[in-house]
Amino acid sequence: MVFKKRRVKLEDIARKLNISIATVSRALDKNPRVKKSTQEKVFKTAEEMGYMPNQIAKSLSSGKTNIIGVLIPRYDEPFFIEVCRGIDQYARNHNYKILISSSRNSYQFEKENLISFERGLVDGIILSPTHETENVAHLNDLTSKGMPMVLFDNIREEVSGADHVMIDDIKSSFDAVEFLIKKGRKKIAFIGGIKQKKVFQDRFTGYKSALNKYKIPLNEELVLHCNSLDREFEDREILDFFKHLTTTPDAVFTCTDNYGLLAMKTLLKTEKKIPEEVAVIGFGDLGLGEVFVPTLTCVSQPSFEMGQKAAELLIKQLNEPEDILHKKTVVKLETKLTQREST
Amino acid sequence: MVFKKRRVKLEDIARKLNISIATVSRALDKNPRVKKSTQEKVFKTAEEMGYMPNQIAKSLSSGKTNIIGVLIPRYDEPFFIEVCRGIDQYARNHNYKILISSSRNSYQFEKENLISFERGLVDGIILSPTHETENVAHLNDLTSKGMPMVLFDNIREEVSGADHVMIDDIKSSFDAVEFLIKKGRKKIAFIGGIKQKKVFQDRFTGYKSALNKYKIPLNEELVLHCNSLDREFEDREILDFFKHLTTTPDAVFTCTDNYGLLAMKTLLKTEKKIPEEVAVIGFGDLGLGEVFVPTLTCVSQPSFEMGQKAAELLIKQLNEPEDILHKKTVVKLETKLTQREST
DNA sequence: CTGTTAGCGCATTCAC
DNA sequence: GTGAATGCGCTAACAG
Repeated sequence: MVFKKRRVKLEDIARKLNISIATVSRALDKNPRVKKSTQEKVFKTAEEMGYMPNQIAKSLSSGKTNIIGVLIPRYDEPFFIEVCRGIDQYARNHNYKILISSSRNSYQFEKENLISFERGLVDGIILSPTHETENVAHLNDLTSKGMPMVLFDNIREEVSGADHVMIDDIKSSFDAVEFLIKKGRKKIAFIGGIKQKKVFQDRFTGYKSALNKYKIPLNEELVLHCNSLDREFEDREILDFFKHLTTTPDAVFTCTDNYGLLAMKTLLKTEKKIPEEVAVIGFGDLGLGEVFVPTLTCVSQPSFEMGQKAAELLIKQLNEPEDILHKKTVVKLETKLTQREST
Repeated sequence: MVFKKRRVKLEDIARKLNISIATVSRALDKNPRVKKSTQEKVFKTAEEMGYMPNQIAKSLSSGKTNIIGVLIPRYDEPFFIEVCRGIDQYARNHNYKILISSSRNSYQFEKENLISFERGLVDGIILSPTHETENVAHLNDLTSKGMPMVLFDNIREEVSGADHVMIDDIKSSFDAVEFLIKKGRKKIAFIGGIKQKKVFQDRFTGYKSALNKYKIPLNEELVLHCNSLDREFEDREILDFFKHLTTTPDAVFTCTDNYGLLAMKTLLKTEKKIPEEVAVIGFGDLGLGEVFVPTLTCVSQPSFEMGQKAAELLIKQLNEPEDILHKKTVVKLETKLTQREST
């Protein structure tokens, strides 16, 4: 029964009421200059005829789409989804929708997605650059053209004109590792992610400086930088790491929840007692850690809030007068260590 | 689109080259009717001037946005994200983007989101109705207006004009429970989700009919229909369920992976051996089950493929001539039981 | 092969 | 208060 019927438009209801399109438009806009009685007539007729405004036409005419483009490196990472939820919530409350795209960890796809955003579909962009993104010219190019932009997670300070939302990765991991040290742990393993990502570099820095503060020498054997971009391979990589250790760690600090869980899983397989023999701390706190047995202690990152904040900053930019120079703002959100059974 | 600098448009490059806008448009379109040499000039100049087509104007003019609207009940459910990934992949390969929205398990929000889709932003819709959605008039209304639509997951057969993508929930759970029975389990608990969802009703039906086939009486005490829509509360609900049992089950069949993990967690807390004393089967197979210790046996649902299939069906609808009657198609995808350590 | 013209649906300026 | 006219940037039908 699907016949694409022509949509009713302003003109249709104008003709029916014998008034002009302009009046109908104003009436629906609740413009006070329109007589109450006509306004009511218009609303009533619009309702009866099943009028539905055309968003595209509105956008073309107004020059804004009320859509925020969000670009994340991958979908299957709860952290990014959580950030998106935060963005979505704030955006929705401010009459914006979000268009999420994934760059699938590829610099090439990142650029392509950005180009399609630039085609006028979105009013502004929130993104987390991929680890492959060394050159940020494409980002600076966009901001210099006046595209409002907010970066989060894998921050690139070099991008001017964009706001930044971040956490203090160095301090967060420093605190976590210090916590382990204060619990008497000395052989603390580190499992990080792709070295190219600033967040992972920073978390490694925090780890090293905690060791340093307590005069614990860095044992390279206990350090793993996961290179996998895929769940499957992360698994294997971590398994191998533990298998080939000659020193047995008494604690493990990992840069994501998932690494933490995989570490615990591997340790449990080899009959290690957690936390008695080995303590484990993850990073993120996205729900998984609470389900595992034992539950995972971790650095709680305010993912949802990061999204909200990013959306807030972007929408603020969108409301700035066009001819003003945007002043870059950087927001650092707080993390905290959430203690559970693994420590 | 709030660009501080004015964007270059067709007119600009037309003027520069002293040709008409139409020719520029056609040239960029690689229309064979335009001379090779002009085409090249146009491309070169467009490049130099940094021309970027305006997607909104294109859409208004062409009547299509090349955007697929996707409406899911919640973001924080890996199943839905996985389906979205599938949709995204297929859509991308066919020159479509996807606009994901969440109805946050609310019928009201579902309707609101659909209305905003109806405003012309999307060419078609893929959705999983919420459990609250009893009346599907709003969906039939949309399809009858000619909006292409595909439903998945919480299918509502009453929706005419929309294609459906599903799995055989009854058979899948029947098979899983039968598997447990054949392993000698007799006191099989059932943990389902919100009763209003057809998928959960069906999985319960499958459970019951397996018991029935093997003459095992249904013990109501061993049945839980989780009502929580929130991770936090699911946790509590399942904990309570096990706490108050007077019969100890020797197996648990759950309707989601997460329930399965929570069940295992609770059982482990009470020192039960898995699978020796209690076997557990989950439903979904979205990665989490592989991380847990022990790993979770589950019904593997082809989530990604569901998304791909849904996108395929929708795009097929989009390419149908407008004046033709759409023939509703229903696709049923295969599931399989993936055995792991919990059984 | 290329130009002219007429929309697409709505907002908005300028009259009256 | 309301209407007529113009423009948003691009596509497409129709000429030539």
